[in-house]
Amino acid sequence: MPPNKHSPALSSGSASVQDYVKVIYSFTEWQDEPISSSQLANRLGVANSSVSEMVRKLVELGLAIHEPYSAVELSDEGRRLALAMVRRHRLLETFLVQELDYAWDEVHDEAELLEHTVSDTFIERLSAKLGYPHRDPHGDPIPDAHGTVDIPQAHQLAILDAGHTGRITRISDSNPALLRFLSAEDIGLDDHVEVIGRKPFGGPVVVRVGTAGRDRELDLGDEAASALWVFSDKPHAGCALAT
Amino acid sequence: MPPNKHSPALSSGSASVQDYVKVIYSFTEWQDEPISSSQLANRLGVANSSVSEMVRKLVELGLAIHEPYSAVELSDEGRRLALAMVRRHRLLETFLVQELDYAWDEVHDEAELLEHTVSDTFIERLSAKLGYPHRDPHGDPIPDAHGTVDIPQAHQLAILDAGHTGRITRISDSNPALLRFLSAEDIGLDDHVEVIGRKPFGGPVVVRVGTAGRDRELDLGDEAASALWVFSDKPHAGCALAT
DNA sequence: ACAGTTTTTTCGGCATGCCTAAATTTATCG
DNA sequence: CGATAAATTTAGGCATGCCGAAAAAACTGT
Ligand SMILES: [Mn+2]
Ligand SMILES: [Mn+2]
Ligand SMILES: [Mn+2]
Ligand SMILES: [Mn+2]
Repeated sequence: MPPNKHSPALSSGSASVQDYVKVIYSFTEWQDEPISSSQLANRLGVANSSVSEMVRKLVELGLAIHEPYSAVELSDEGRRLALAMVRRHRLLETFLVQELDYAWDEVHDEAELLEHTVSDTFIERLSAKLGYPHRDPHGDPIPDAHGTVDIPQAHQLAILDAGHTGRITRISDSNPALLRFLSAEDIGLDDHVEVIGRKPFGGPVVVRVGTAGRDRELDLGDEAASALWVFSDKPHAGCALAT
Repeated sequence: MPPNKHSPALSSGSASVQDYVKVIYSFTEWQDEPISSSQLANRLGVANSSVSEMVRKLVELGLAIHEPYSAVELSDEGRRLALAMVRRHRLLETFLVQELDYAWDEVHDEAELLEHTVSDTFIERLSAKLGYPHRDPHGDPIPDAHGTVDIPQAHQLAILDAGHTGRITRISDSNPALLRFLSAEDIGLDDHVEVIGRKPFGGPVVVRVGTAGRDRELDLGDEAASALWVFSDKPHAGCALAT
């Protein structure tokens, strides 16, 4: 009989399988709607038909839960695999920035490939060498070797009301050009921000940003304000975050 | 029309193509018989028929030269690709040993996969970080970024006559167990060796090995003596090396 | 409620790279 | 030289993962 027909999916699956579960997981990392077929296809850059086929396979492998025409979710096994892949990706990004002097907008694509290739040994040695980091260059949390991850309670700058203050906890790395813009504007992780207000008719958000005494006021367009995730200074009661 | 139908093979080919040209190249690195189909199949761990198919493809890609039923050789283009891959492989091995504390018998398999995945940028940054090394943990020479490589004039310990002395320049990494044996015997790169003699009827080679004053005499079986490549101390005239 | 739109799945195909078994060519030896 | 033997190539298939087009299901608004 063939090697693993109904194997318990202990192994890690192909690179494609790994990317699928990673995208399914990541979609719910900062909000909790599960991902649809077409969103999955979009994120992966493949046709919808390809997603249908692969999702069936993920279900067969015990990695995903799916009933036709509804959203795709991960099984416990799938989530474990996804967390392992996210750990790999983020540790690799951290390594590229800290040890090989990559800029933070250059690391994503390289990590996207390497994550499928390095061994567990490599990852654990890397983690040790980097001092067991808990977040990557964009502030995304790095799960530990057991799959435990602590996701900071943060909100997109774009949805915060005037008066809100906090620190930048995470910056979405999905658009390298935006990351370069933020570097040029000298905006980075842990910078303090205060929402001054919003210009009318869907205009930019006005914020005060600055690490120490040197802070400045600037306008942020919607894409930038949505990429910046802020950890609020004080437990502000009664703001737009109630949901 | 499709993107690159008759493209000049500037790009690097698939992982398989890369491994094939690397093996074809490596076969002639320390001797000059070109490799046959079945030897290629052996080294790659694939069926002979797979080699026939892939060799046809390599010829189509302009990477190899081959006429049916004869040995396989590389074109200039193929050699350039092979040298680039060898550079990648050996820099990665060096990195794993120097930065991630791998043992020298553990690096080959990891490098065999990573070599296909890392970017040129990664490799050049790595080379800089490691101080532009010229050889890997096994003494194999690392080609520079332009594909220039300097192969030391060395000979297998197994073919040297009694009285010969020199330094270990290279240790074949094809058998991890052998590498572990050599570590246990405290034999390493640049150790001085002297051939004492050979025990009768195909018996082991007797050598004196040692880095400084602490040298010892020991017997080496044929596999070990073939894996050790020695750079002779003085230009010994008239020995078995004339060939 | 139902016609039209959008989303999702199914179907048939393509590209890579591997395999086994069957030719075919080349090498060897009496 | 000719008959085996050995090496190599060809033929036919399989697995993965992708695609576009067509079918099916699920939403929409009136
Ligand atoms: Mn990936
Ligand atoms: Mn990141
Ligand atoms: Mn390889
Ligand atoms: Mn090596």
